[in-house]
Order: sequence, then structure tokens, then C-alpha cells
Amino acid sequence: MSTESGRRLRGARLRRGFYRRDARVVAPELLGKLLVRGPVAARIVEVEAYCGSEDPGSHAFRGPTKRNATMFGPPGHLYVYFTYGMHWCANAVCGEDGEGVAVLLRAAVPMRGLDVMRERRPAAKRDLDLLRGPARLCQAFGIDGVSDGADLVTADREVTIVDDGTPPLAAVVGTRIGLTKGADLPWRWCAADEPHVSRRP
DNA sequence: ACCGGGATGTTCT
DNA sequence: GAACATCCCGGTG
Repeated sequence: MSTESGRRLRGARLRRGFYRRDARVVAPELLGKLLVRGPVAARIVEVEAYCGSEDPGSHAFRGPTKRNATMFGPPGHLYVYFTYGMHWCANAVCGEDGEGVAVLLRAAVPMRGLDVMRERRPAAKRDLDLLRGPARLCQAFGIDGVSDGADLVTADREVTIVDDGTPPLAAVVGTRIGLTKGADLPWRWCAADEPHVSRRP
């Protein structure tokens, strides 16, 4: 066990109002915050904004469905979806109730519970690959459909995001990854000079 | 480092 | 039937 994993986690959970804003405002502010679930914690270093019915790249573009229902709910909840037949990805719902706005959590730096992450991600050859990518991050955190709709503000299902006082990380902007529609919009933010991102802009 | 192909199944047309 | 907010592995340079 490293000194990092033994240290008590200090920090305040982000409140509802933090999320209740435009995803393009919330996204860069999430860089440097800690994603926490049980024994596992990591510093968020890459995010993407998905902006509801105005955004052709968003699941919300064609309106509410059973799958994206959480996205159209109140902000501050976790929207978890299944894709490519085997992967889960997690978003923080943002904006006002019913807007269908969210921020995809794409990469993070492992901070605590690395032993658990390694067990959950046997394919990762290096610790650098533990959380580098949205589906890898979910795998390492044990996040799947059961966590869809979890309230990040109350941590009703253990998942939450906290501010430990780390100063805002310098951000580099780029285009979103893996899209065929809305691929040109510059709605991806990475912490500058950070090796734990999925791809540099 | 970069590229190509396969895995795998839900969701929506 | 096609698309999919991805990942892994094995090839080549």
C-alpha cells in the first residue's frame, strides 16, 4: 500500500449548483476534481461536453429515450450508458432539469485504491493505462448500469465527485473523440502536460 | 509509434 | 440491419 492510498481523503462534495450550469462551463472546472467510489479515487484530467438537443453528437439529440432518461433528469446525477456491446461510460448530468446535458468523464489519474483498479483491469499493462479512456475508467471504478442515475451530490450509491482544494488545472481544448456527428466541435478539455489523458488534442 | 481488424450486444431506423 | 461518446491485440515500421 502506498502512502497515497493510506491517506485520508479530504475534500467537499460538489453541490447541486455546481452541475446546474452549461456543460461547457462545468467540464473544464471538473479537471482536477476527485472522482470517488468506495476505496477508489482518481483526479479527473479529461472530459467532454454533450449539449442536449442542439448537439448532433449527443445521445440527447433525438430527444428522451429509455436509455438516456437519466441525462434528461436533474443535474448532479451519474448517466451511465452501455456501448459497443461490452463497454460502460459515465457522465455527470449538468444543466437544468430536462435539458439532456452532460459531461463525459474520459480519463483520470489514479490516486487511491490502485490495487483494486489493477484487479478490475487485468488488461492494463501499466498503471498509466488504468483510467485512460472512458470505458477503462468505468471498469477500474466498477461502474456499470447499476450506477446509472446515482446521485453524486448525496453519494447515494457511493459515487461522488469532491474538491480537495487543488487549484484549477490548466486546460487544453480539442475536438471530441469517436464521433461521426458533431466531431468538429471543440468540446473536449484535457489537463495540460498530463500523460494520463486518452489522447492529446 | 501507428495502424487495422475483431469482439460483442443494445438501441434505434 | 446499421450504428455505436471503445478497447485490445497483433502486425509493421
